[in-house]
Amino acid sequence: MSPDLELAPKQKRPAGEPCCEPVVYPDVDRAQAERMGEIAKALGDPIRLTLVDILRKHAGEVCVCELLPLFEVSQPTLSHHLKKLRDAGIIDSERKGLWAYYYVRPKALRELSGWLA
Amino acid sequence: MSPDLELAPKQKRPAGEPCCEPVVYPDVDRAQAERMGEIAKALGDPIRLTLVDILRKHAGEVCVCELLPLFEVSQPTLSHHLKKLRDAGIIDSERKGLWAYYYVRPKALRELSGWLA
DNA sequence: GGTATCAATTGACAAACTTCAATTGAACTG
DNA sequence: CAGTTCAATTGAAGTTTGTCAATTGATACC
Repeated sequence: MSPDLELAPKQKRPAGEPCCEPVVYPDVDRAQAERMGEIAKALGDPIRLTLVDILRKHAGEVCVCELLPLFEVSQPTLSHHLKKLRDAGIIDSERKGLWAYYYVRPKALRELSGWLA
Repeated sequence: MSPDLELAPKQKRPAGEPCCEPVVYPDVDRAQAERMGEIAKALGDPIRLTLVDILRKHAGEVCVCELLPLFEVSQPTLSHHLKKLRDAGIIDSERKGLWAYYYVRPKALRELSGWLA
């Protein structure tokens, strides 16, 4: 997957001119970058992003069978996208009888949202 | 890739009980979802997210050869990640002599950031 | 019990992604 | 000009992703 992101010292400048003077470092550490990267990756699909948009505003009110006709994908594909979002910790679900109701976990997007702002 | 995301009418309820009463729709349209999904996807990697973090705060001051030792990847791999960010419109670059200086395009993250907040 | 419905899982496949080694291109230095 | 350095590109390997058809599991209804 992605390597360590450990901060290593600046490369020694070559004999002649230095390639660059200042040394800069990220403000986010590796763990933060990995957490936020995982969230961003889960949002990196128009269907999943739209799912989050709906669920954010109608948490617990929408069951999967109602989400399905909003997208032109098969039921297993939608289920797969919901699983991706759940694995990323962005949403969770509750079953009532036959139906499954999904909702956005409030804290899930906070870190990325704060970093982006 | 991802299908049309056209809003279709609600599925007809089965003979017995309806599966769900309310019909909800996303607030973002398909074009928005696709634009923001592309940005989120580009940010969905810890290296790229860290690159944006650095460049956002040091636009134009950092050349590629200085970025390289911050990550444990080869030079072509870093170049590839920079290209991904450029293709997504998040960053751009300027060459000065041998060196390439990258910077974040100010407007690039605005839409996603606003939607997330 | 048998049947119908909602939703998750499995299996398969093509496309896209991440990575590196090797090469190429561009620009400077001597 | 020849040699060096920075950075992009190419080619290849292995992994992950998005998608569907088919199946399974769970629950409700008759």
